[in-house]
Amino acid sequence: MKGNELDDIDRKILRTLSRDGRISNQKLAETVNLSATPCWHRVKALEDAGFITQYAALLDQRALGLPETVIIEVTLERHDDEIFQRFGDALAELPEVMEAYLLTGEYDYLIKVAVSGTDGYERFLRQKLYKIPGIRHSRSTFTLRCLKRVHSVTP
Amino acid sequence: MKGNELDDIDRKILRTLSRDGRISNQKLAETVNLSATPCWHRVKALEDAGFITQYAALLDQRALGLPETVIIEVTLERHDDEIFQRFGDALAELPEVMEAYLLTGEYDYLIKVAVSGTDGYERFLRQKLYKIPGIRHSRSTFTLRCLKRVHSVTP
DNA sequence: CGTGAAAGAGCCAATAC
DNA sequence: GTATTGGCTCTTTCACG
Repeated sequence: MKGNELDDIDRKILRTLSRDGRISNQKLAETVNLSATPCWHRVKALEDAGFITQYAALLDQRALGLPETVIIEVTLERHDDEIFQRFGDALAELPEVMEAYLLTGEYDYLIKVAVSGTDGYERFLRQKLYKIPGIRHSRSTFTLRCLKRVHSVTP
Repeated sequence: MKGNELDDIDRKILRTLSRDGRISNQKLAETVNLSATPCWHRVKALEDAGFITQYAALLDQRALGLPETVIIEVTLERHDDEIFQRFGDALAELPEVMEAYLLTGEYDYLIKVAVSGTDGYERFLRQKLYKIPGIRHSRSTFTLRCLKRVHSVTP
């Protein structure tokens, strides 16, 4: 992969694989109107160039007993590097935390967690999040409904 | 799958598949200390019971030219069903929108979008988001760094 | 970029234990 | 639950246009 330009076929390959990561090379080649060999070469090139980072099974958080998604915004006490480092590391280790971002603006962090109801949420806060030192303030928002959720941007 | 209880092997299968969705049944069986046949039956049962919703290739948004992640909170003008319905539908169709939630609390929606820099962000706002009627107020926050991002909760 | 061929690996069902 | 068998498909690589 020389220039990072993708043509229409590459994009179609990526779109197809992002919907079905287990599609066989043959079927993939059919859907993008290519024969098997060049299709396979393109897929390998896309993997090597970093467009495809991982193949994964996506799990249903509801089936796993964590149906609620809560957004938590957090501000830390003091803004020194060590506090930030420790807090980020501690967050990443919590299994309930699905996403965590360092922010510009009013709050320092935005965290998305999966919990089981309000009691699961309270347990997470008291037993997990508030055990991490350095939190000055936090604001939680329950999500009522998920309107859209894609694992990858659409190429 | 009768009772929705997962044993340790089921959880290990799910964890392994969520890391590598293309692992062969043989290797999967090895890693969970099972022989191929029962391992395959468990995987099928987990799929049928809805624990595994999809197999997917995960794409790198940076490689695809949309390195920035922006969080946008939105409040709508009037809170009637049709406005909500239209707004949700319109959001879901925008390719930049990776996640969109209906919220409790101060704002109506939380949206996560992938854009290319501040100019890509401005283009998204003016040409896409603000074209959807009904927005009263919005607040954007750029993410500086992603500390954690998992596609599925850890079983 | 394409075809065709061919070896090897893995899938999956049907066995029997 | 394990082990084995066998037909089958898919993968992967090769030579070649």
